[in-house]
Amino acid sequence: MSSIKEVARLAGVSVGTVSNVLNRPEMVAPDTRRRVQSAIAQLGYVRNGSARQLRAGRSRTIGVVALDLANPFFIDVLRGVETAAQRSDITVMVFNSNKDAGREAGLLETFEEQRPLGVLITPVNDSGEEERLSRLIARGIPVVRFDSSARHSHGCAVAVDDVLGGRLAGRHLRERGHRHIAFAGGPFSVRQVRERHDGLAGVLGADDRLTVIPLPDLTVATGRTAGEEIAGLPPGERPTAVFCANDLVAIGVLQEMTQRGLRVPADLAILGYDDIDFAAAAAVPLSSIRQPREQLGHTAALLLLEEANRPDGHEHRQVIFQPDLVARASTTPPR
Amino acid sequence: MSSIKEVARLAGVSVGTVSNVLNRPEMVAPDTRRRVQSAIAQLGYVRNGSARQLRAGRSRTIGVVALDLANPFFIDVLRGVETAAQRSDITVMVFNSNKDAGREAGLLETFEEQRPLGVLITPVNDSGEEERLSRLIARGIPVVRFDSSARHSHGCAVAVDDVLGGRLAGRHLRERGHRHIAFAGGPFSVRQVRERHDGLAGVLGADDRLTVIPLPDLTVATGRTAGEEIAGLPPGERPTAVFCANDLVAIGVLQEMTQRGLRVPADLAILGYDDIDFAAAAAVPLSSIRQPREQLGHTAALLLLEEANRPDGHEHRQVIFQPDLVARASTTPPR
DNA sequence: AGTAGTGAGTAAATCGTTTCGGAACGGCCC
DNA sequence: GGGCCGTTCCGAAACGATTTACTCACTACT
Repeated sequence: MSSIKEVARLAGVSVGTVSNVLNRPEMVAPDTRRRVQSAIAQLGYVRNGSARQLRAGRSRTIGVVALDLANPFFIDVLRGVETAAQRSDITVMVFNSNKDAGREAGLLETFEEQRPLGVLITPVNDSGEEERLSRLIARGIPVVRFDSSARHSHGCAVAVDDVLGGRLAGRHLRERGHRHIAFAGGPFSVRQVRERHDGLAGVLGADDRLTVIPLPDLTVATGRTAGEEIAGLPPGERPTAVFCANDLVAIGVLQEMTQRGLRVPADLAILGYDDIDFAAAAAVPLSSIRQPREQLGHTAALLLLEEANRPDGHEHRQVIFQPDLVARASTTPPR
Repeated sequence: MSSIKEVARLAGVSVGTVSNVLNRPEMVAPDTRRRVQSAIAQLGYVRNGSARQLRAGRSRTIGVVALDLANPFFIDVLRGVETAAQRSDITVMVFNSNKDAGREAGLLETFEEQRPLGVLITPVNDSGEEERLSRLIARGIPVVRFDSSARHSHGCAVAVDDVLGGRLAGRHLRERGHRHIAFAGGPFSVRQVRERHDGLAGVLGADDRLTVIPLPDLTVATGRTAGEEIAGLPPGERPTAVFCANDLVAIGVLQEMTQRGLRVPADLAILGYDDIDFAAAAAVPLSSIRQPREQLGHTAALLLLEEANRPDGHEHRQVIFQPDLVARASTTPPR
């Protein structure tokens, strides 16, 4: 209720002075500073953010648009963003586009009105999107894409090398002696799925065999159908290992196997992707490809803040992280 | 870059008129309205949110403080909040207190500065909290608590009846013929845990037996230790069913059982709480107590908006929802 | 003819900060 | 005593929108 004016009156100074004790306390004499501070305390005054950012032209918050908050992946990324922001005393607002282009468009619109310090986004990738994003950029709001195709983007971006992830998976399974490997995942229109598959396929030898089990979606449910399909193959045709595009799929396959009394990894080795918490906690702990999720968010935020702090002389960068493999019981026979 | 002033100049009208076509287009003559609109389009003008809300005194966004975004529970609640907000053209900003009282305090502080339309929060429940919340309320920012102890709160609140949830669990297991039931969960300082236990205990008969397995935390890992403990009991002492305070715990117990070769539900029936997606997808589909999560968020948002729209004449309400039981294979023998 | 009423638009006040050019004052040096 | 700094503080001008009181031109009614 009380504004800077009333604080000024109570302390017997001008509003400019109050503003100074708020923003550059060292510039005001200790005596008056104390007087102002006690007036502030007495009135319970707190700054009006709108007025402040109207004057400043931009706010002290960054907006994050997550593709799907239900995916634990984004939660971890967020954690990284938050630690980076906290250091600069910047607040993070999270929004959920939920893979819906319409929602995303709405969010970007309110961003144009609110003028945040910057925007972190995993785009839904519909048609009108590039244009909306560049409108934001034209308004001086830096945008950093994350977990997105970092290749053909003009601004800053961070991503993880999914082809490498696929290669790691393939090499690991070959080392374990598998020569017939299945890939379960889809749809192949999703870059991540395609690249993970390509990485795997790239490291298989001429004599190795690859069976692709296409899925409409990456969920536990579709994982179970993949499991059915694998279990239903005649013994000679059945792969000895499966690389799943996703831990959820891997969990589904695992459940189907245990329910059918097949042994993991003896009858079928299973390798997932993402290393979500449930992977380590599964009935048979799942091997998985881990992405540096928190670091992904962290550097995305740092890139954003750097660009926000000096818009000139900033050159866009695309940072690609490397995944690594976490070997657990689902691919490693117990000794 | 362009402000309402430039639009006015280009269209040859005053700023007031521009504001009118933005906010009450029906009040301005069709001819000038079109002129203004084309000027807006030509300049690519978008409103400045800060200026707008400085004038208005409050913003068109509500803030949600989730206790732990990593818990799927909150994601679903959020979905309900968002559908309610969307109808009123209000944007939802999500923040994560992460069970950290310090973070929460910081968030509430920025709320005081930003003056959102309202705040939805699951409080961490530390000491200084009540005071900070009532400071927000004193500033005219309505606060609705959700999934919290709705009892001793002054403002609006929504919650789910956990005692009833416990009773449902107990009745279901008794109907299935179980006379020796375990309760796995903790710590008992958490209201939800305590009430779920009390509900269960309340419906057991004099001849029934209840074994409490206290846990430091509700995770898959502690669930596995609970499973060990149960499996380690001598046959005569072993309960035939376990009610877990949480689906995560239930999943842990289930994993431990399948790994030990014990059959669910033949050797041990398992009943969880929350009905998270993983429950239905477990190797043995888990029975669980379901809370109306989305509805919880939805009505919380509605209460908030109602209070925000007419601060006078609003009387606080505490809405308690009722959970229900979803019976699946983990408590129902296959026929 | 005079008054009231209506519709459309304008000018100016206002929201609460931050910032910038100066003013007031004291001390110091010559 | 006059010129010159330095330190503190003040006053006023922004920032960009909304809103209120008011003007102006016309019509309609008595």
